[in-house]
Amino acid sequence: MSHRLRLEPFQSFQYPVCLERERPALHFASRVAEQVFQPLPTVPDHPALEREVLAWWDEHGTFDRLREQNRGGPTFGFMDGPITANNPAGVHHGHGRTLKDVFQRYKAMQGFDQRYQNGFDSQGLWVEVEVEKELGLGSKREIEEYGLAKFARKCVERVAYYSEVMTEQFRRLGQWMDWDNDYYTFSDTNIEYIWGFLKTVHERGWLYMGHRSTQWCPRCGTSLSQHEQAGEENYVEMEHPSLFVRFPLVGRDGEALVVWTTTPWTLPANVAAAVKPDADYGLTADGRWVAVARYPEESFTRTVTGAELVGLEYSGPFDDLPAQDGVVHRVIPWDEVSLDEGTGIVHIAPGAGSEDFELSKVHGLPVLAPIDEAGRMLPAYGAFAGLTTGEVAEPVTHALRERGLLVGEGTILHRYPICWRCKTPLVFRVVDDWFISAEEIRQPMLDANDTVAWTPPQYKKRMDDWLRNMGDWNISRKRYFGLPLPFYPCECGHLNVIGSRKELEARAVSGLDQLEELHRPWIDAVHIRCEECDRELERIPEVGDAWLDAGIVHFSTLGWHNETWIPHGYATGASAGLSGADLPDHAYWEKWYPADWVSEMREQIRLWFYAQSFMSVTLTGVSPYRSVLTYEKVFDEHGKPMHKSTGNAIELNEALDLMGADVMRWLYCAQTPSEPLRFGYQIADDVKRRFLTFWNSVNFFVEYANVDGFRPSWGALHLDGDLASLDRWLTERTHAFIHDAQAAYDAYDTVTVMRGYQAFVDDLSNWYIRRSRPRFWQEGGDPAAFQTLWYALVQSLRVMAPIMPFVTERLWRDLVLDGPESVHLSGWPEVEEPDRSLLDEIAAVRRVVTLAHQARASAGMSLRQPLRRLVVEGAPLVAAHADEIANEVNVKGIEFGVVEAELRVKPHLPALGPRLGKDLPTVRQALQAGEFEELPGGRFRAAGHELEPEEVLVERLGHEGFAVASADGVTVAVDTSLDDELILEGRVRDLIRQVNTMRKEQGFDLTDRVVLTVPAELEPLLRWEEHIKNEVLAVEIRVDGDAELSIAKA
RNA sequence: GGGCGAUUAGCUCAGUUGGUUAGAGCGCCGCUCUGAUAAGGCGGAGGUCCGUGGUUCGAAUCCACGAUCGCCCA
Repeated sequence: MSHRLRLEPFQSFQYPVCLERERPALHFASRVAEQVFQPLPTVPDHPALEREVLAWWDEHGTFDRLREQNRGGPTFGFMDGPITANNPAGVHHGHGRTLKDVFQRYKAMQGFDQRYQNGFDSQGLWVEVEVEKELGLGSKREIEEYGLAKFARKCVERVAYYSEVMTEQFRRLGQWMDWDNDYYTFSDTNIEYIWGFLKTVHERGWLYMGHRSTQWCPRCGTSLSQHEQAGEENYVEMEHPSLFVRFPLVGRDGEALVVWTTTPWTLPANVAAAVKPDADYGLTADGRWVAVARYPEESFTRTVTGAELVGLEYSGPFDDLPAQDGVVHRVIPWDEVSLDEGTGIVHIAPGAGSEDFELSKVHGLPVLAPIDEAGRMLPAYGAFAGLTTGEVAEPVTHALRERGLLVGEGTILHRYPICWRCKTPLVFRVVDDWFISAEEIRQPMLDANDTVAWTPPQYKKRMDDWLRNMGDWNISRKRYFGLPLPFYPCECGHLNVIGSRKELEARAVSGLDQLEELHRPWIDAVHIRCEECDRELERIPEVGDAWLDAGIVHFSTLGWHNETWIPHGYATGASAGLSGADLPDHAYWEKWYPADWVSEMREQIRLWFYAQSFMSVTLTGVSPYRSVLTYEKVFDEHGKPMHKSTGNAIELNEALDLMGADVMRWLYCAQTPSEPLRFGYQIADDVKRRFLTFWNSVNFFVEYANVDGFRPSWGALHLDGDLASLDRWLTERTHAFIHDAQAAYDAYDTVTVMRGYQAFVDDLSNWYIRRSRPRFWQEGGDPAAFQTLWYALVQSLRVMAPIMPFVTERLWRDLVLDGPESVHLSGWPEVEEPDRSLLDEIAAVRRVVTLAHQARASAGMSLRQPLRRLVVEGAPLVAAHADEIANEVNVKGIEFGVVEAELRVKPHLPALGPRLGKDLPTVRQALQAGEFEELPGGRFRAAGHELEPEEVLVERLGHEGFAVASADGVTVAVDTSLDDELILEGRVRDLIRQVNTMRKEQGFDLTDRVVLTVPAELEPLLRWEEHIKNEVLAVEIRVDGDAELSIAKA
């Protein structure tokens, strides 16, 4: 059913006929006053521009001035997680560095005083392994032959070199840090603070030496801790032997347990076999005991439960070895025995497996440790002695075969752990290691974590999970260049722990004179006396886990226990001469601890976030950070991990040279931190293109401001007075952008800042500038338009300065003539709450224009063809903007009223749903079927319900002679009927367009005057001759019967 | 085995407190505008919003179960 309604315009706006709307003459040539602004290149050359800005910053000491400006302001404490100065930085480092810099810059703009101290992680296995490679050393013995002192110096050299390389890279990326004030974790001061921590831990009774099975790297010759080794990248697919071996039962002739193993080297250390007590085991006809569940096809002569097998003795495969002397092999119960693989009977070698070792404690089994530090079989293993775990596989298999103990053999492909630094497959080894018990600190750390604001929030739970599951902290490494653990055990049973250098000096009996720094070998030569029995003691040879180094920095760099401020006091030991950092006093620590914010990659949850929390909660009871921003990995643009070997890795320097830092920073900041980031040149090109719109907007301003000699004044930054509606709108729009960006920055959410910026730039360029062009063209320009546009550009530069510090700086210096010389010194724009209703109004205008364009397109009407009228329904907000809409849509008049067309009424669900509930579907159906009655006042009746105007959405479907488009309750209709006059005007516009295209193609200057020749058929258009001349800058129009359309320079 | 995410157009991703016809960018095709634009605008093709069930007048959204992928842990 169709409702024909009369057209009842409640407001009608008549726009003047378009051809009377004269464009002002081009005024470039006649009106150039002075070049107030530097003309911009067509497109920015980001890398070149950035190098200029860097040089300018250096020259003008901009960063120092910023710090000066904020000195004494409220504090924002950021603690930099130390980066390993070991290799050049990659693009993934660029991600973290960008985020750190963005928020420090943002806080700086808001006047916060900050520390800006960068940190380098500088000792431990990372550094050692790289230096070993550099020197071509392959084992610990070779390091010792090379000499520990020389080796330590090489490590320092490498750190010094790469810290400089990285500093240069990060400066190039735009990071503002106090680069001469870096902390290095190998400084004696850092080491001393860890000593203090270890002493505290010892006093609480948490420190112990454990005799336990750990994952061991035979190449590095050290064990690895849980947090270092966790992570998928530390496992690879490997092929290993798969052996089924008989363990003959003592006193039961012909019966044997069958076990399965993939590590033949552990068999000589076997002491037990484990069965699942409640599982069924069966004996085969040929005398093999296996789990029934593993061999469903097999027929068994006898079946018993695992519990019945427990306690039986068997003879081990290598009982003849000296190592096996006196060992009694027994069957033990173990609930964890897997019935998913193997035989359901597990070979147990406590000296070569972690669970095996735990079982040995429960069942009192002997522990046979088969291998040495380098992973070679020990002398007590007879013919196997000296072979590596890999090499021994073959002789072991051979021996088993000879002895008739091998039931089956093959190979298996499985995930196997490798060393996280050198990729050597790991083995289990029982060794002496030092641990800090985590039990007592676990709950306090969980409580502390509860006070921390995590971004993204779900990672808080990740931290909780880690804390709930964390084992004791294995802090010792059997290595060389690292934190020397200050442990001096005495045979009297007393463990002496040194808590400071002063204490060491007080108790030393020798070696102090040669103590160059607190590193091996020098520290090893210092002997002390036992405080209990006075015996002379040596330090244990172990060094510390590098996460102790990184975890202590909230204390060591802030002068926790330091009474007076010591200039350059942090630069001790190995960092002397490298770092200029002061050692502040306790008051300073009080001021800056805990940190307001830290930010690192997500994997740092089990590393730095954990280590610093452990140490801080131990020492002070509180979390060392109040908030965290953590983020995922960087992949290539196809979502694959970047690897040098696969050739898809991008070097940081290369990206900086080819893309530029601002582009990279945009890319980093546009990424949701909880998802992996895709990095690549295509993505970068997209970023550049997006940014170009803003660049072009500035360019537009600069060009016309130069023509008209517009000179903005910083003092007039705050707009007021009677602004034209478009100007008022842009001002409010800018304020909304600033407000939204501020809220996003405050939530550590760069993604929302980037989205807001892009929407803002779209409004600025595709609405404000487009709509305002005539005001810039006119003689002298419109000062209000210049002022407003300048205001919007300048304010948005301030908002984006933290993210794109270079290009905003460059444009700032172009645009701001008498204000702060740097955007970074300009402070955060403080503006009033924006008028959102005005913003809604213009958003509605843009929606109407879009719909009208759609309607025109659906009727196949070129925009150049003027049309009679546009009817707008359902958008009362836009009434005041009829002229703008008419102009955008190229119609002669606008009417506001009901579109004369078929009526379509839809329920407005958010309003009607709650009121009607179950009746809603019937009403909806009735409306859809057109079964409704229109009541006065815009109300409707359908299915027995009366609907208020705000409960329905009214749209129109179309109408002969009109092209209609409708969305969100707004309907527009353009009258598509043409008359001769409209057609002629359309042809005139076509002609003008055609000629201007020719001007462009033929390379005419914007101000060149031309003579236009037109064929006779176009003569009727000359009714608009003056207009045409004006539009194409023609001094004359000639009509030549057969000629083609052409132009010539006048 | 437990936990945390994710799954939406060819690709990359948005999608608010549940609300009408699920959007953007890129790519493709067509049209178009242009006196800042190397740009811009409009349209088209392209969707089982991972699946199943539930709650609800109404589910991409909430709940349950399951699938796949990633991560963390065991």
